[in-house]
Amino acid sequence: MTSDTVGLARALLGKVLVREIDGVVAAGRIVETEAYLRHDPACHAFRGMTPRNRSLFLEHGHAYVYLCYGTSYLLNVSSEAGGVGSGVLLRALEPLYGIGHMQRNISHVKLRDLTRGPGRLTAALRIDRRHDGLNLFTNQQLWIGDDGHRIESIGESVRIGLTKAADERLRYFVAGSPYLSGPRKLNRAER
DNA sequence: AGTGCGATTGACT
DNA sequence: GTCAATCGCACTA
Repeated sequence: MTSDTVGLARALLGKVLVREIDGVVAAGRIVETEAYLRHDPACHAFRGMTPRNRSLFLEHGHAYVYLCYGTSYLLNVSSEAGGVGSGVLLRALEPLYGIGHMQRNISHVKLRDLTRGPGRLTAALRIDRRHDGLNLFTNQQLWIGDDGHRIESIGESVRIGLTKAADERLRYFVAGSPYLSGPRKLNRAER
């Protein structure tokens, strides 16, 4: 898989995020990502390596998991070569397998919302800081696989929820997917 | 050692 | 639509 950040953010669309807990598998197809570049003020690695963000500097394919707003864990895939602080945020999945198990991990959410949003998808798959630093291409509890599915077209928009570099169009999504956490179409006013 | 905040979510008007 | 919860950590001193 390509390692450059934007290329990885696009290449991850359509791949499957798999979680295995005590032999039980839950999984969802990645339908929405955001790129956080080197030298990007919105990237957590912008001001250099810290205890929290060190996984962003790992070779591409490693997990960077952090707690956001004290309530939600967010999962990123590190990008680029080792030593470069950049990554791709996973913002939404289309539920595929183990849906009953995922619903047990979040109370009172409809199927449509189960893995829609970066904090909900980690809750549904029980992902937290313990998974920080794992190699997502080789790990046995949490990994990204390719089932041969190919997506039709990729939409782009500005990233969601940012206070810094909010005008960069670095959000990518499977066009038309009903499981997105933000706009489904490119808004002409954004161009 | 103290302070302020954020790549969100769910509850509520 | 608005708004508070909640906490690890980066920043300042």
